Amino acid sequence: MSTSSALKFFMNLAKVQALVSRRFDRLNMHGLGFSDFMILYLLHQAGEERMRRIDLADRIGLTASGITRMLLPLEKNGLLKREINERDARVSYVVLTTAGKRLFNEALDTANEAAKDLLPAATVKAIKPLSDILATLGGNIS
Amino acid sequence: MSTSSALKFFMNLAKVQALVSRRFDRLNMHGLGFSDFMILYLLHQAGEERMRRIDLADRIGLTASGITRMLLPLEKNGLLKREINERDARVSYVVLTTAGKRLFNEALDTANEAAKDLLPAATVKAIKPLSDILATLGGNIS
DNA sequence: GACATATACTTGATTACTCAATGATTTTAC
DNA sequence: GTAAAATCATTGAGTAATCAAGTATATGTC
Repeated sequence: MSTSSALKFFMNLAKVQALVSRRFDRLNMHGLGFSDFMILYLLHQAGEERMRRIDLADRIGLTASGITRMLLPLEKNGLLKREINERDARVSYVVLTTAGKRLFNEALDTANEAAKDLLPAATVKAIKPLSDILATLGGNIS
Repeated sequence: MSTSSALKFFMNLAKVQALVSRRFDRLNMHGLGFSDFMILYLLHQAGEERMRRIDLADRIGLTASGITRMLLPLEKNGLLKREINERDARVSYVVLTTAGKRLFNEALDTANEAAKDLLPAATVKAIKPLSDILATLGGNIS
């Protein structure tokens, strides 16, 4: 049996993600890893800068358990805080603090620069159809 | 500052890879995770089914350290074995065993099927430009 | 042919996740 | 209105990786 182009695609996806995430993490953006940055990004985007943990997990593509663990150091460093939901005691919101907002804005510049650096300028123009393909695979971050 | 489309692309790449790798790993292809599968794939492709650890690391997108650790259980399970290089005592080759070859062939079917399942048939045709971009980012597995 | 530098690999400590199970609460169904 | 099912979050145990440092060997330079 031969290897389908679909499978090769997924192998290259895995490899590129490994390379790219290592490069982003090495930037050590103001102390944030890339996943940390994504969490701040999603919160920044959300109305009132607050999200349920489960929604955050879903949106970032991790499990609820993973989110619980990722948030711990960010809370400890005062970038996020926790808020309860009056109507549903199971829920606890994640809320961006002022410090979190400030750090995010700084990190955003760094991240944007790194992203542009990584993605050849010529390629940027061709990116729309690619984003569409990622979207069919669950990549719905905008 | 706004978010460049390049940065959004990388966030979606990260998310999709997280989703996809979880789905592949849940298949538990004959006891192999997706990274294990990739290792066997690359060895299978290599001339004489042997590679230096450093080349394997490079090709799969991990660090040498990561490779050392990933190979341990595969060696213990008899899918791979270790071979020295007569000319250079620093090198130790990774070699696919007969058992490894057999398991790889079984896993390949499962992996191909899963890949086709994941990637909408309509999309497969449109995948070329994304593969090209992945290639510029270091995704050179074929 | 010795010394500095580079290369291949492993190890120690740490981080970032996973799954499966559990606790707490809410919603649904009768 | 109570029992069963679903949902949200956390925890315990484990895996898969990272980086930085260390060991061993090889290569290039003078």
